Amino acid sequence: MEVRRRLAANMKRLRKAKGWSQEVLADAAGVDRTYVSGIERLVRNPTITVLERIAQALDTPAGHLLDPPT
Amino acid sequence: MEVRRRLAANMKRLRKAKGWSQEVLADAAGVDRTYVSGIERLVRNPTITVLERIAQALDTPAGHLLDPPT
DNA sequence: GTGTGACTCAAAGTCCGTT
DNA sequence: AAACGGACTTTGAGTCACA
Repeated sequence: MEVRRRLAANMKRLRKAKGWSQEVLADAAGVDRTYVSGIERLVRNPTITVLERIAQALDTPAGHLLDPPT
Repeated sequence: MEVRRRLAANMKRLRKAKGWSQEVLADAAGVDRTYVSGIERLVRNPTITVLERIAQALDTPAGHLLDPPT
């Protein structure tokens, strides 16, 4: 479950760094708006392919989204 | 799908580096033997929590399993 | 020691909405 | 802009027998 927390935190941080709403990120990643919300709130457990699409949208390596906070 | 290929490759490489069979890795990660087989053959699309368990078994950061080949 | 098909069941993922 | 819910379809999780 630790990776889910890290993903949520990293995703939120990078998303905000771009000044993006959840919906903008969702559209950019090609996933549903409510799904992005669910990941950030830790109620969802995405597959690695969804992780990949979100990473591409955020212009960062997929693995980086799972890294511990610096 | 790229992450799936990378996971398969990295997992196989690290597994073999330990001299482990798919079955030994499966036991260490707490998943089924055939499931490990399925990931390596790209027929499975694991969630990030499964990725986490495999990473722990291989004693490597989860994100590292998604990295491109060096 | 690994590949594969088939299976159940829970969860991934989408789409509609309201607060 | 984001949390949250319901209903829905598709896919992953997890397991087995057999090759």
